[in-house]
Amino acid sequence: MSDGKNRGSTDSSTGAMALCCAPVTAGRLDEKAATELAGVLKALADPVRLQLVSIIAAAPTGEICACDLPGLIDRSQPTVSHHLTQLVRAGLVDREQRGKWAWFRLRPEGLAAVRAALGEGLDALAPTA
Amino acid sequence: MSDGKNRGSTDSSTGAMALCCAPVTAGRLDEKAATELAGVLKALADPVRLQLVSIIAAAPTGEICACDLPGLIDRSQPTVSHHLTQLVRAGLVDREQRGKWAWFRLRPEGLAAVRAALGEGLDALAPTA
DNA sequence: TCATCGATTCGATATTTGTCGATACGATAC
DNA sequence: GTATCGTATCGACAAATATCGAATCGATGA
Repeated sequence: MSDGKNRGSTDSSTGAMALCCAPVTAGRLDEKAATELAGVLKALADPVRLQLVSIIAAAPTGEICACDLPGLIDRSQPTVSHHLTQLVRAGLVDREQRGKWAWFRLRPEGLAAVRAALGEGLDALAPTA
Repeated sequence: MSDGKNRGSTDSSTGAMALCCAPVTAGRLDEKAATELAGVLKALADPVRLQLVSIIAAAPTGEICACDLPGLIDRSQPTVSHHLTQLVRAGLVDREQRGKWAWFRLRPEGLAAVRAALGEGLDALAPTA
């Protein structure tokens, strides 16, 4: 009741834009912005995906072949693919098909946008005061 | 399995706060650290909780009474309480019982730790800026 | 062309999570 | 003391999500 309009359907098809300029600490977040930001955070809020991100980031060349990932995180290939898809959709990593292998690299703007949305100037707010 | 990358620690860090100094981009995340960070991110990865955080942050005095929240985000009182508990457990907000009302205030270190974990020096990697 | 190998998508299932109504707890007010 | 108000917890249900096996799609190489 009450609302009846914007409850439920989290349309996660949206990709992750618009995170650039609305820190959660800068004022009240409307439901739409909150849902959008939550979508990107959800993409990160999983141990497997965090490991994937860290593995990709730690790759010497900055990119990594999907074929190596299942062995590195001890998950099946479909599961890894599923998580990679989520990361790509959230704008956190980029996918590139090269021959028959798929290569993934980090998208720094993605993580930076999340950090910005979490409140760039929070430190100034008051650590303990 | 060390892939040869260092990122400190592996297991010596242990304990509770792996969030203070281990950016996901600094090297491979072990499963324990990933799970821990994912837990905090999960606490944030929800539209209702993001709205709660933003509302608390936007409060003029820096704190807000729990009694006002259900009306502000159009959720039942138990639901709001549930989300607040999650935020407190994740170390993102502080709760203080004052008389018969409960007051909540932001914990800047909480969000700052998440931001740090997401890669403090990521800007240096970003192509654009 | 066909055969082979790798990656994604599909289908099904178990777990997690968000939500609310009802209830219990604690503190103030009378 | 009892009544009242605000908050947290309990129990149940619906929706979302993680996971894997099987099937499908795509590209290389003979």
